[in-house]
Amino acid sequence: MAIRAADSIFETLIDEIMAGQMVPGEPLVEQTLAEQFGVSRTPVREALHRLEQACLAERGARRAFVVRRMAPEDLEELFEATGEIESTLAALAAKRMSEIKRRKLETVLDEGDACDDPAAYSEINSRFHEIIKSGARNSILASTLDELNLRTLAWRAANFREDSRRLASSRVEHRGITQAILSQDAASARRQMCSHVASSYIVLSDILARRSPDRGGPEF
Amino acid sequence: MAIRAADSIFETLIDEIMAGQMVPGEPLVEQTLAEQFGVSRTPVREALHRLEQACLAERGARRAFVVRRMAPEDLEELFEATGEIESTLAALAAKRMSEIKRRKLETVLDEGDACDDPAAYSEINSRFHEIIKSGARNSILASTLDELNLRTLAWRAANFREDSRRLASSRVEHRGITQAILSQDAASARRQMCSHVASSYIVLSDILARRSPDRGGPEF
DNA sequence: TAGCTTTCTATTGTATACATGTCACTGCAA
DNA sequence: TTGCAGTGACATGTATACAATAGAAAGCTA
Repeated sequence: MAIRAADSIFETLIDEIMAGQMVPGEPLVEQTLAEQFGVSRTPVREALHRLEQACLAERGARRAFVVRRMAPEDLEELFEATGEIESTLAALAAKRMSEIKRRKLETVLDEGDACDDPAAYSEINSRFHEIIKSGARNSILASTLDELNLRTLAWRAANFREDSRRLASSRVEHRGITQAILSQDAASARRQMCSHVASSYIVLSDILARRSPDRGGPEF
Repeated sequence: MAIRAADSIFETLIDEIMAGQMVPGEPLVEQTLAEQFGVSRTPVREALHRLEQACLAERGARRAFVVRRMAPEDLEELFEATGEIESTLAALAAKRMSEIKRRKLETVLDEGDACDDPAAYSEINSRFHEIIKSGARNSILASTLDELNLRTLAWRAANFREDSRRLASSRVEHRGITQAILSQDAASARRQMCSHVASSYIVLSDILARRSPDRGGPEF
Protein backbone atom coordinates (compact mmCIF):
# COMPACT_ATOMS: atom_id res chain seq x y z
CA MET A 1 0.00 0.00 0.00
CA ALA A 2 3.05 2.18 -0.40
CA ILE A 3 1.36 3.90 -3.31
CA ARG A 4 -2.36 3.65 -3.45
CA ALA A 5 -3.99 2.69 -6.71
CA ALA A 6 -6.57 5.45 -6.20
CA ASP A 7 -3.79 8.06 -5.97
CA SER A 8 -1.94 6.99 -9.08
CA ILE A 9 -5.16 6.76 -11.07
CA PHE A 10 -6.10 10.24 -9.93
CA GLU A 11 -2.71 11.59 -10.98
CA THR A 12 -2.82 9.76 -14.28
CA LEU A 13 -6.26 11.10 -15.13
CA ILE A 14 -5.11 14.64 -14.29
CA ASP A 15 -2.07 14.20 -16.50
CA GLU A 16 -4.21 12.98 -19.37
CA ILE A 17 -6.57 15.92 -19.01
CA MET A 18 -3.58 18.26 -18.86
CA ALA A 19 -2.10 16.72 -21.96
CA GLY A 20 -5.36 17.32 -23.77
CA GLN A 21 -5.84 13.60 -24.32
CA MET A 22 -9.14 13.75 -22.52
CA VAL A 23 -11.33 16.50 -23.84
CA PRO A 24 -14.19 18.16 -21.94
CA GLY A 25 -17.37 16.13 -22.13
CA GLU A 26 -15.52 12.85 -22.52
CA PRO A 27 -17.14 10.15 -20.38
CA LEU A 28 -15.31 8.72 -17.39
CA VAL A 29 -16.92 5.36 -16.73
CA GLU A 30 -15.82 3.48 -13.62
CA GLN A 31 -15.96 0.03 -15.19
CA THR A 32 -14.13 1.04 -18.36
CA LEU A 33 -11.37 2.86 -16.52
CA ALA A 34 -11.04 -0.01 -14.06
CA GLU A 35 -10.36 -2.38 -16.93
CA GLN A 36 -7.89 0.03 -18.52
CA PHE A 37 -5.93 0.43 -15.30
CA GLY A 38 -6.27 -3.23 -14.42
CA VAL A 39 -7.88 -2.61 -11.04
CA SER A 40 -11.37 -2.87 -9.60
CA ARG A 41 -13.98 -0.11 -9.64
CA THR A 42 -13.26 0.89 -6.05
CA PRO A 43 -10.04 2.90 -6.49
CA VAL A 44 -11.31 4.32 -9.80
CA ARG A 45 -14.41 5.47 -8.03
CA GLU A 46 -12.36 7.31 -5.44
CA ALA A 47 -10.24 8.96 -8.12
CA LEU A 48 -13.33 10.15 -9.99
CA HIS A 49 -14.85 11.64 -6.85
CA ARG A 50 -11.62 13.49 -6.21
CA LEU A 51 -11.60 14.76 -9.78
CA GLU A 52 -15.11 16.02 -9.25
CA GLN A 53 -14.10 17.85 -6.09
CA ALA A 54 -11.17 19.39 -7.96
CA CYS A 55 -13.71 20.64 -10.52
CA LEU A 56 -12.07 18.64 -13.29
CA ALA A 57 -14.99 16.24 -13.66
CA GLU A 58 -18.73 16.67 -13.44
CA ARG A 59 -21.90 14.63 -13.77
CA GLY A 60 -23.26 14.02 -17.21
CA ALA A 61 -26.22 11.99 -18.38
CA ARG A 62 -27.30 9.12 -16.15
CA ARG A 63 -25.17 10.43 -13.33
CA ALA A 64 -22.10 9.37 -15.27
CA PHE A 65 -18.88 11.30 -14.81
CA VAL A 66 -17.50 13.30 -17.72
CA VAL A 67 -14.49 15.58 -18.06
CA ARG A 68 -15.72 18.97 -16.97
CA ARG A 69 -16.95 21.48 -19.50
CA MET A 70 -16.67 25.18 -18.86
CA ALA A 71 -19.01 27.90 -19.99
CA PRO A 72 -17.51 31.31 -20.85
CA GLU A 73 -18.89 32.82 -17.63
CA ASP A 74 -17.20 30.11 -15.57
CA LEU A 75 -13.96 30.78 -17.35
CA GLU A 76 -14.23 34.47 -16.68
CA GLU A 77 -14.78 33.84 -12.97
CA LEU A 78 -11.93 31.36 -12.92
CA PHE A 79 -9.45 33.81 -14.37
CA GLU A 80 -10.67 36.58 -12.12
CA ALA A 81 -10.29 34.35 -9.06
CA THR A 82 -6.85 33.21 -10.16
CA GLY A 83 -5.79 36.80 -10.75
CA GLU A 84 -7.07 37.98 -7.39
CA ILE A 85 -5.42 35.18 -5.44
CA GLU A 86 -2.10 35.47 -7.20
CA SER A 87 -2.25 39.25 -6.75
CA THR A 88 -2.75 38.74 -3.05
CA LEU A 89 0.25 36.43 -2.96
CA ALA A 90 2.28 39.04 -4.82
CA ALA A 91 1.25 41.70 -2.32
CA LEU A 92 2.19 39.48 0.62
CA ALA A 93 5.46 38.56 -1.07
CA ALA A 94 6.28 42.24 -1.46
CA LYS A 95 5.91 42.64 2.28
CA ARG A 96 7.75 39.59 3.51
CA MET A 97 9.86 37.88 0.87
CA SER A 98 13.29 36.83 2.11
CA GLU A 99 16.47 38.37 0.77
CA ILE A 100 17.46 35.05 -0.81
CA LYS A 101 14.20 34.78 -2.69
CA ARG A 102 14.47 38.38 -3.85
CA ARG A 103 17.79 37.56 -5.48
CA LYS A 104 16.35 34.42 -7.01
CA LEU A 105 13.53 36.47 -8.47
CA GLU A 106 16.00 38.83 -10.12
CA THR A 107 17.99 35.91 -11.49
CA VAL A 108 14.93 34.31 -13.00
CA LEU A 109 13.89 37.63 -14.50
CA ASP A 110 17.27 37.95 -16.23
CA GLU A 111 17.04 34.40 -17.50
CA GLY A 112 13.66 35.23 -18.96
CA ASP A 113 15.07 38.28 -20.74
CA ALA A 114 17.85 36.19 -22.24
CA CYS A 115 15.51 33.44 -23.41
CA ASP A 116 13.90 33.31 -26.84
CA ASP A 117 12.67 29.73 -26.94
CA PRO A 118 8.95 29.68 -26.04
CA ALA A 119 9.15 26.24 -24.42
CA ALA A 120 12.08 27.24 -22.21
CA TYR A 121 10.44 30.55 -21.41
CA SER A 122 7.34 28.71 -20.24
CA GLU A 123 9.47 26.85 -17.72
CA ILE A 124 11.11 30.07 -16.55
CA ASN A 125 7.68 31.65 -16.33
CA SER A 126 6.42 28.98 -13.96
CA ARG A 127 9.55 29.34 -11.82
CA PHE A 128 8.87 33.07 -11.59
CA HIS A 129 5.35 32.51 -10.33
CA GLU A 130 6.55 29.71 -8.04
CA ILE A 131 8.99 32.03 -6.27
CA ILE A 132 6.31 34.62 -5.64
CA LYS A 133 3.92 31.96 -4.41
CA SER A 134 6.36 30.57 -1.88
CA GLY A 135 7.64 34.04 -0.99
CA ALA A 136 4.22 35.00 0.30
CA ARG A 137 4.58 32.41 3.07
CA ASN A 138 0.99 31.35 3.21
CA SER A 139 0.55 27.72 2.30
CA ILE A 140 -3.24 27.91 2.31
CA LEU A 141 -3.40 30.67 -0.27
CA ALA A 142 -0.65 28.90 -2.21
CA SER A 143 -2.57 25.64 -2.42
CA THR A 144 -5.73 27.54 -3.31
CA LEU A 145 -3.88 29.05 -6.24
CA ASP A 146 -2.58 25.61 -7.22
CA GLU A 147 -6.10 24.25 -7.36
CA LEU A 148 -7.29 27.11 -9.52
CA ASN A 149 -4.29 26.80 -11.80
CA LEU A 150 -5.08 23.13 -12.26
CA ARG A 151 -8.44 24.11 -13.68
CA THR A 152 -6.97 26.90 -15.77
CA LEU A 153 -4.30 24.66 -17.25
CA ALA A 154 -6.81 21.90 -17.94
CA TRP A 155 -8.86 24.33 -19.92
CA ARG A 156 -5.87 25.60 -21.84
CA ALA A 157 -4.75 22.07 -22.63
CA ALA A 158 -8.14 21.31 -24.08
CA ASN A 159 -8.24 24.42 -26.20
CA PHE A 160 -4.87 25.71 -27.36
CA ARG A 161 -1.24 26.31 -26.61
CA GLU A 162 0.20 29.56 -25.34
CA ASP A 163 0.39 32.34 -27.88
CA SER A 164 4.00 33.23 -28.55
CA ARG A 165 3.08 36.87 -29.10
CA ARG A 166 2.44 37.04 -25.38
CA LEU A 167 6.11 36.40 -24.69
CA ALA A 168 7.33 39.96 -25.14
CA SER A 169 4.60 41.63 -23.14
CA SER A 170 4.85 38.96 -20.45
CA ARG A 171 8.50 39.85 -19.98
CA VAL A 172 7.65 43.49 -19.44
CA GLU A 173 4.95 42.62 -16.95
CA HIS A 174 7.28 40.30 -15.03
CA ARG A 175 9.76 43.12 -14.75
CA GLY A 176 7.15 45.46 -13.35
CA ILE A 177 5.98 42.93 -10.79
CA THR A 178 9.52 42.17 -9.73
CA GLN A 179 10.35 45.82 -9.23
CA ALA A 180 7.24 46.30 -7.12
CA ILE A 181 8.11 43.31 -4.94
CA LEU A 182 11.74 44.31 -4.55
CA SER A 183 10.74 47.80 -3.49
CA GLN A 184 8.20 46.26 -1.11
CA ASP A 185 5.32 48.08 -2.78
CA ALA A 186 2.51 45.66 -1.98
CA ALA A 187 -0.25 47.67 -3.64
CA SER A 188 1.67 48.00 -6.87
CA ALA A 189 2.61 44.32 -6.86
CA ARG A 190 -1.04 43.43 -6.44
CA ARG A 191 -2.20 45.73 -9.20
CA GLN A 192 0.40 44.59 -11.71
CA MET A 193 -0.06 40.90 -10.99
CA CYS A 194 -3.79 41.32 -11.42
CA SER A 195 -3.45 42.89 -14.84
CA HIS A 196 -0.76 40.36 -15.77
CA VAL A 197 -3.13 37.46 -15.23
CA ALA A 198 -6.01 39.37 -16.78
CA SER A 199 -4.10 40.18 -19.96
CA SER A 200 -3.21 36.55 -20.53
CA TYR A 201 -6.90 35.78 -20.18
CA ILE A 202 -7.84 38.50 -22.63
CA VAL A 203 -5.45 37.07 -25.22
CA LEU A 204 -6.86 33.58 -24.73
CA SER A 205 -10.49 34.56 -24.89
CA ASP A 206 -9.68 36.66 -27.93
CA ILE A 207 -8.21 33.69 -29.78
CA LEU A 208 -11.18 31.65 -28.76
CA ALA A 209 -13.66 34.23 -30.02
CA ARG A 210 -11.95 34.23 -33.39
CA ARG A 211 -11.92 30.45 -33.55
CA SER A 212 -15.65 30.16 -33.07
CA PRO A 213 -17.23 33.52 -33.88
CA ASP A 214 -20.72 32.28 -34.69
CA ARG A 215 -21.50 29.92 -31.85
CA GLY A 216 -24.15 31.24 -29.55
CA GLY A 217 -23.24 29.70 -26.23
CA PRO A 218 -20.09 27.68 -26.63
CA GLU A 219 -19.12 25.16 -23.97
CA PHE A 220 -15.55 24.05 -23.63
CA MET B 1 -30.22 7.06 -4.29
CA ALA B 2 -32.08 10.33 -3.94
CA ILE B 3 -29.85 11.23 -1.02
CA ARG B 4 -26.63 9.36 -0.82
CA ALA B 5 -25.57 7.88 2.50
CA ALA B 6 -22.05 9.20 1.94
CA ASP B 7 -23.38 12.75 1.61
CA SER B 8 -25.50 12.70 4.73
CA ILE B 9 -22.68 11.14 6.76
CA PHE B 10 -20.31 13.81 5.52
CA GLU B 11 -22.76 16.54 6.52
CA THR B 12 -23.43 14.96 9.88
CA LEU B 13 -19.74 14.68 10.70
CA ILE B 14 -19.23 18.32 9.76
CA ASP B 15 -22.13 19.34 11.96
CA GLU B 16 -20.72 17.39 14.87
CA ILE B 17 -17.32 18.97 14.43
CA MET B 18 -18.99 22.38 14.20
CA ALA B 19 -20.96 21.72 17.35
CA GLY B 20 -17.75 20.91 19.16
CA GLN B 21 -18.93 17.37 19.82
CA MET B 22 -15.91 15.99 18.02
CA VAL B 23 -12.72 17.54 19.27
CA PRO B 24 -9.44 17.71 17.35
CA GLY B 25 -7.49 14.49 17.61
CA GLU B 26 -10.59 12.37 18.07
CA PRO B 27 -10.34 9.17 16.02
CA LEU B 28 -12.65 8.62 13.05
CA VAL B 29 -12.67 4.87 12.49
CA GLU B 30 -14.52 3.59 9.43
CA GLN B 31 -15.89 0.46 11.10
CA THR B 32 -17.06 2.26 14.23
CA LEU B 33 -18.77 5.06 12.34
CA ALA B 34 -20.36 2.57 9.95
CA GLU B 35 -21.98 0.81 12.90
CA GLN B 36 -23.12 4.11 14.40
CA PHE B 37 -24.72 5.25 11.16
CA GLY B 38 -26.06 1.79 10.41
CA VAL B 39 -24.37 1.52 7.01
CA SER B 40 -21.37 -0.27 5.58
CA ARG B 41 -17.82 1.06 5.55
CA THR B 42 -18.05 2.18 1.93
CA PRO B 43 -20.04 5.42 2.30
CA VAL B 44 -18.26 6.22 5.57
CA ARG B 45 -14.98 5.83 3.80
CA GLU B 46 -16.03 8.31 1.14
CA ALA B 47 -17.18 10.80 3.76
CA LEU B 48 -13.86 10.57 5.60
CA HIS B 49 -11.87 11.14 2.44
CA ARG B 50 -13.95 14.21 1.73
CA LEU B 51 -13.39 15.46 5.25
CA GLU B 52 -9.67 15.03 4.71
CA GLN B 53 -9.82 17.04 1.49
CA ALA B 54 -11.74 19.75 3.30
CA CYS B 55 -8.90 19.84 5.84
CA LEU B 56 -11.22 18.83 8.66
CA ALA B 57 -9.64 15.41 9.12
CA GLU B 58 -6.09 14.14 8.89
CA ARG B 59 -4.16 10.91 9.26
CA GLY B 60 -3.18 9.86 12.74
CA ALA B 61 -1.47 6.72 13.98
CA ARG B 62 -1.87 3.60 11.87
CA ARG B 63 -3.21 5.64 8.99
CA ALA B 64 -6.39 6.14 10.96
CA PHE B 65 -8.35 9.32 10.42
CA VAL B 66 -8.65 11.80 13.28
CA VAL B 67 -10.36 15.17 13.53
CA ARG B 68 -7.76 17.64 12.37
CA ARG B 69 -5.54 19.43 14.83
CA MET B 70 -4.18 22.87 14.10
CA ALA B 71 -0.87 24.34 15.16
CA PRO B 72 -0.76 28.09 15.92
CA GLU B 73 1.10 28.76 12.66
CA ASP B 74 -1.61 26.99 10.69
CA LEU B 75 -4.22 29.06 12.43
CA GLU B 76 -2.39 32.26 11.63
CA GLU B 77 -2.21 31.32 7.95
CA LEU B 78 -5.85 30.32 7.97
CA PHE B 79 -7.01 33.66 9.33
CA GLU B 80 -4.72 35.54 6.99
CA ALA B 81 -6.07 33.62 4.01
CA THR B 82 -9.66 34.12 5.12
CA GLY B 83 -9.05 37.83 5.58
CA GLU B 84 -7.41 38.23 2.20
CA ILE B 85 -10.13 36.37 0.33
CA GLU B 86 -12.97 38.13 2.06
CA SER B 87 -11.20 41.45 1.47
CA THR B 88 -11.00 40.65 -2.20
CA LEU B 89 -14.71 39.87 -2.23
CA ALA B 90 -15.38 43.17 -0.47
CA ALA B 91 -13.32 45.03 -3.05
CA LEU B 92 -15.15 43.35 -5.91
CA ALA B 93 -18.49 44.01 -4.22
CA ALA B 94 -17.62 47.69 -3.97
CA LYS B 95 -17.14 47.76 -7.72
CA ARG B 96 -20.13 45.79 -8.88
CA MET B 97 -22.75 45.27 -6.18
CA SER B 98 -26.31 45.77 -7.41
CA GLU B 99 -28.49 48.56 -6.14
CA ILE B 100 -30.82 46.07 -4.47
CA LYS B 101 -27.97 44.47 -2.56
CA ARG B 102 -26.66 47.87 -1.51
CA ARG B 103 -30.00 48.62 0.10
CA LYS B 104 -30.04 45.21 1.76
CA LEU B 105 -26.61 45.87 3.18
CA GLU B 106 -27.79 49.14 4.73
CA THR B 107 -30.84 47.42 6.17
CA VAL B 108 -28.77 44.68 7.77
CA LEU B 109 -26.39 47.28 9.15
CA ASP B 110 -29.27 49.09 10.84
CA GLU B 111 -30.61 45.85 12.23
CA GLY B 112 -27.21 45.16 13.71
CA ASP B 113 -27.13 48.55 15.36
CA ALA B 114 -30.53 47.95 16.90
CA CYS B 115 -29.62 44.50 18.17
CA ASP B 116 -28.23 43.77 21.62
CA ASP B 117 -28.67 40.02 21.84
CA PRO B 118 -25.34 38.33 20.96
CA ALA B 119 -27.04 35.28 19.43
CA ALA B 120 -29.26 37.39 17.21
CA TYR B 121 -26.32 39.62 16.32
CA SER B 122 -24.35 36.58 15.23
CA GLU B 123 -27.09 35.75 12.74
CA ILE B 124 -27.17 39.35 11.46
CA ASN B 125 -23.39 39.25 11.21
CA SER B 126 -23.44 36.23 8.94
CA ARG B 127 -26.10 37.84 6.77
CA PHE B 128 -23.88 40.90 6.44
CA HIS B 129 -20.97 38.82 5.21
CA GLU B 130 -23.27 36.76 3.00
CA ILE B 131 -24.48 39.84 1.15
CA ILE B 132 -20.94 40.98 0.45
CA LYS B 133 -19.94 37.51 -0.68
CA SER B 134 -22.77 37.25 -3.19
CA GLY B 135 -22.42 40.89 -4.19
CA ALA B 136 -18.92 40.22 -5.48
CA ARG B 137 -20.39 37.96 -8.17
CA ASN B 138 -17.61 35.43 -8.28
CA SER B 139 -18.78 32.00 -7.23
CA ILE B 140 -15.30 30.51 -7.21
CA LEU B 141 -13.94 33.01 -4.72
CA ALA B 142 -17.17 32.68 -2.75
CA SER B 143 -16.85 28.92 -2.41
CA THR B 144 -13.18 29.27 -1.56
CA LEU B 145 -14.18 31.55 1.29
CA ASP B 146 -16.82 29.06 2.38
CA GLU B 147 -14.23 26.30 2.59
CA LEU B 148 -11.90 28.42 4.67
CA ASN B 149 -14.72 29.52 6.94
CA LEU B 150 -15.59 25.89 7.52
CA ARG B 151 -12.12 25.36 8.92
CA THR B 152 -12.22 28.56 10.91
CA LEU B 153 -15.57 27.76 12.45
CA ALA B 154 -14.51 24.20 13.22
CA TRP B 155 -11.58 25.55 15.16
CA ARG B 156 -13.71 28.06 17.01
CA ALA B 157 -16.24 25.38 17.89
CA ALA B 158 -13.50 23.25 19.38
CA ASN B 159 -12.03 26.09 21.40
CA PHE B 160 -14.48 28.73 22.52
CA ARG B 161 -17.50 30.81 21.75
CA GLU B 162 -17.48 34.34 20.38
CA ASP B 163 -16.43 37.02 22.79
CA SER B 164 -19.33 39.37 23.41
CA ARG B 165 -16.94 42.30 23.84
CA ARG B 166 -16.28 42.06 20.11
CA LEU B 167 -19.86 43.07 19.43
CA ALA B 168 -19.41 46.82 19.78
CA SER B 169 -16.24 47.06 17.73
CA SER B 170 -17.65 44.68 15.14
CA ARG B 171 -20.55 47.07 14.61
CA VAL B 172 -18.19 49.97 13.98
CA GLU B 173 -16.16 47.92 11.53
CA HIS B 174 -19.27 46.78 9.66
CA ARG B 175 -20.29 50.40 9.27
CA GLY B 176 -16.94 51.34 7.82
CA ILE B 177 -16.98 48.45 5.36
CA THR B 178 -20.52 49.29 4.28
CA GLN B 179 -19.68 52.93 3.66
CA ALA B 180 -16.69 51.93 1.56
CA ILE B 181 -18.78 49.56 -0.53
CA LEU B 182 -21.63 52.03 -0.98
CA SER B 183 -19.20 54.69 -2.14
CA GLN B 184 -17.61 52.13 -4.46
CA ASP B 185 -14.21 52.57 -2.84
CA ALA B 186 -12.72 49.12 -3.53
CA ALA B 187 -9.36 49.79 -1.91
CA SER B 188 -10.92 51.03 1.29
CA ALA B 189 -13.37 48.13 1.38
CA ARG B 190 -10.47 45.72 1.02
CA ARG B 191 -8.42 47.37 3.73
CA GLN B 192 -11.24 47.55 6.25
CA MET B 193 -12.45 44.01 5.65
CA CYS B 194 -8.90 42.76 6.10
CA SER B 195 -8.50 44.44 9.47
CA HIS B 196 -12.01 43.38 10.46
CA VAL B 197 -11.13 39.71 10.03
CA ALA B 198 -7.70 40.21 11.55
CA SER B 199 -9.05 41.86 14.68
CA SER B 200 -11.40 38.99 15.36
CA TYR B 201 -8.40 36.69 15.04
CA ILE B 202 -6.37 38.83 17.42
CA VAL B 203 -9.10 38.63 20.05
CA LEU B 204 -9.31 34.88 19.68
CA SER B 205 -5.60 34.20 19.81
CA ASP B 206 -5.42 36.54 22.77
CA ILE B 207 -7.96 34.53 24.72
CA LEU B 208 -6.16 31.39 23.76
CA ALA B 209 -2.81 32.70 24.93
CA ARG B 210 -4.30 33.52 28.31
CA ARG B 211 -5.87 30.11 28.57
CA SER B 212 -2.62 28.27 28.09
CA PRO B 213 0.24 30.67 28.78
CA ASP B 214 2.90 28.09 29.57
CA ARG B 215 2.53 25.56 26.79
CA GLY B 216 5.42 25.62 24.38
CA GLY B 217 3.83 24.46 21.17
CA PRO B 218 0.14 23.88 21.75
CA GLU B 219 -1.88 21.97 19.24
CA PHE B 220 -5.58 22.51 18.96
C1' DT C 1 19.41 -2.76 29.61
C1' DA C 2 19.72 -0.95 24.88
C1' DG C 3 18.83 -2.02 20.52
C1' DC C 4 17.25 -5.00 17.13
C1' DT C 5 13.95 -8.35 15.22
C1' DT C 6 9.67 -10.54 15.17
C1' DT C 7 5.04 -11.00 15.72
C1' DC C 8 0.55 -9.41 16.20
C1' DT C 9 -3.35 -6.49 15.66
C1' DA C 10 -5.95 -2.47 14.47
C1' DT C 11 -7.17 -0.05 10.49
C1' DT C 12 -7.29 1.08 5.91
C1' DG C 13 -7.00 -0.51 0.77
C1' DT C 14 -9.03 -3.38 -2.86
C1' DA C 15 -12.09 -6.76 -5.13
C1' DT C 16 -16.51 -8.30 -6.16
C1' DA C 17 -21.46 -8.97 -5.89
C1' DC C 18 -25.68 -6.98 -5.51
C1' DA C 19 -29.03 -2.82 -5.11
C1' DT C 20 -30.83 1.28 -6.94
C1' DG C 21 -31.72 5.05 -9.73
C1' DT C 22 -31.95 7.46 -14.28
C1' DC C 23 -32.67 7.85 -18.81
C1' DA C 24 -33.75 6.22 -23.32
C1' DC C 25 -36.60 3.64 -26.11
C1' DT C 26 -40.57 1.22 -27.43
C1' DG C 27 -45.28 0.40 -28.02
C1' DC C 28 -49.92 1.53 -27.34
C1' DA C 29 -53.74 4.59 -27.13
C1' DA C 30 -56.13 8.86 -28.04
C1' DT D 1 -48.95 12.22 -34.79
C1' DT D 2 -48.44 13.04 -29.99
C1' DG D 3 -48.35 11.86 -25.30
C1' DC D 4 -47.50 8.67 -21.77
C1' DA D 5 -46.56 4.46 -19.36
C1' DG D 6 -43.87 0.41 -19.09
C1' DT D 7 -39.53 -1.77 -19.63
C1' DG D 8 -34.84 -2.44 -20.03
C1' DA D 9 -29.99 -1.27 -19.91
C1' DC D 10 -26.32 1.32 -18.14
C1' DA D 11 -23.88 3.57 -14.64
C1' DT D 12 -23.31 4.60 -9.99
C1' DG D 13 -24.34 3.48 -4.80
C1' DT D 14 -23.70 0.11 -1.11
C1' DA D 15 -22.45 -4.21 1.33
C1' DT D 16 -19.16 -7.50 2.49
C1' DA D 17 -15.01 -10.35 2.24
C1' DC D 18 -10.28 -10.49 1.87
C1' DA D 19 -5.39 -8.32 1.38
C1' DA D 20 -1.90 -5.36 2.85
C1' DT D 21 0.32 -2.09 5.82
C1' DA D 22 2.00 0.34 9.63
C1' DG D 23 2.54 0.72 14.48
C1' DA D 24 2.91 -1.22 18.84
C1' DA D 25 4.22 -4.52 21.79
C1' DA D 26 6.70 -8.48 22.90
C1' DG D 27 10.75 -11.20 22.76
C1' DC D 28 15.48 -12.02 21.78
C1' DT D 29 20.40 -11.02 21.77
C1' DA D 30 24.63 -8.73 22.78
